[in-house]
Amino acid sequence: MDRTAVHRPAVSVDRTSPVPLYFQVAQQLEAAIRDGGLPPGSRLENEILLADRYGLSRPTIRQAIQHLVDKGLLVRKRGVGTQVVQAQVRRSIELTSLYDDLLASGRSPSTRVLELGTLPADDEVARELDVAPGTEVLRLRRLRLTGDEPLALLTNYLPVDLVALTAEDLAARGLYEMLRTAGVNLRIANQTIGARGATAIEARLLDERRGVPLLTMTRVAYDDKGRPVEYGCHVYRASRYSFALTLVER
Amino acid sequence: MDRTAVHRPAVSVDRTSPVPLYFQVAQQLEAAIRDGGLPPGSRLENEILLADRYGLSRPTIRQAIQHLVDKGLLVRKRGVGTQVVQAQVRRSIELTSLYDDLLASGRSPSTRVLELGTLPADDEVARELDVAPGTEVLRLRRLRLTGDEPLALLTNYLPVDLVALTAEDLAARGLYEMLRTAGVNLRIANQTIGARGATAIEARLLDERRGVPLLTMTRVAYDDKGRPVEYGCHVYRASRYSFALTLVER
DNA sequence: AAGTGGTCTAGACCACCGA
DNA sequence: CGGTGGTCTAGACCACTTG
Repeated sequence: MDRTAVHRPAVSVDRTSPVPLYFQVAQQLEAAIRDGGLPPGSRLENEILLADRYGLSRPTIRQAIQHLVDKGLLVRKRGVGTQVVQAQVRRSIELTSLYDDLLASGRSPSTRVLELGTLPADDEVARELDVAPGTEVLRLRRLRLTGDEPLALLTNYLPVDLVALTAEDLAARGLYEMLRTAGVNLRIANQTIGARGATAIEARLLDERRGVPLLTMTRVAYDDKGRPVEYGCHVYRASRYSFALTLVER
Repeated sequence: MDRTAVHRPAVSVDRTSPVPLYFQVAQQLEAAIRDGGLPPGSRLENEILLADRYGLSRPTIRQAIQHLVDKGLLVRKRGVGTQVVQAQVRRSIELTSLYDDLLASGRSPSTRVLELGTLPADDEVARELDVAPGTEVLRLRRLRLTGDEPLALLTNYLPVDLVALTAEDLAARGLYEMLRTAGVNLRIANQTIGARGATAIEARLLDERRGVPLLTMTRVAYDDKGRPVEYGCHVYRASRYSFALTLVER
């Protein structure tokens, strides 16, 4: 009987809550995993027992477990059972902005707005934003800092009629947060991550020397109607920034 | 009635097939999307009608649709319906090796094995592979080329007893394919993507000059039991390689 | 008000795994 | 062989969006 222990965390669901039952279950299991009640490698009870314990149906329990499998916290194997993953799962790259990322990691970001105005779209911008070349688009250039240290140079293009932006807002909040507030629901983004040497202008703004390696990220984000809403070309000081992501095999 | 058209692709499922019904439906819908039968922005019929059309239950149809939503091909909105995403979805980074990536994109990769042997793990390798410092581990260094052009320098560390590797095999197949064949099921990987300048050795091997920007990727991959099975430190010529990924908001 | 997807149930049978 | 997750059904009620 010296197998991997099966744990039984305390459980309860509130059927009057607007929070879906499967989500309540998932939250409780995730909390148990994160606080050690369900240590890495431990096995969950099978789905039938869990359903009985929570007073829910098996499909609902399955939905909760699937949610955590998608998040990379659990692993299921037919004929075997469900186990807590041993590997530490890091936050994956999500549809958030650098500003959000820095806030979440406890650092204090600041922003200097270098430019905020409209100009005719060149061919590349027009293609990515799906407008005719020459159409007026908004261009936004910002320098992101932590403390006094420049971290990244952010250039964004947006359709002019999408949202009203002011430099003051942008200095205090992230672009993505402002878009969400304006009712723009971001759904999909295509990103490309690469590297290149700094141009003279980039070097000056980022307090580096010309030619130092920079990490680049270009991104086109689309809203829930599939319209492109933002095209960004960002460069990061490689000495102070990297992308971390967790991949989960389905 | 000049709304977004609702399309009705031809449908059929084979109930004698071992392929799950929801997966057959998902495949047919995906094919219709990719070949233009379901153009970007078009609306699917509602779930009830689709279930009737396929002769399946609604949960099964929902499972198929959810599969494509996860892939970023469809978007669902309550009270509205299901639409084909307008944005082009690129292949996201998955648990595959560079070798697989190159094969899939139609280029002809080749590999030169520079080193294949064991050595005592230093502190960093020991920490990532979860072994005691000084434990013998396998080190593998390879140069990846397309045609005659060096593309990347790959350094991997693996537990010694995991799989028997030969230089010949590694020259012909990707590491991940060999691991899968050996019964190692990769489930989770933590990756970090960054950039730095090339060292003199890297520059010589990659046919670049010292200090040129390189894209770096370090990865720890875990199998389905949560054991670390591979620690890789790879550098790519930024002039010839970048990472593309598609993010989908859930 | 009508139509949509979101959630939930209580069963059922099957495929795979390990002893 | 028994136990596990994988798939599937035929309903039900609800929340949200749009006209």
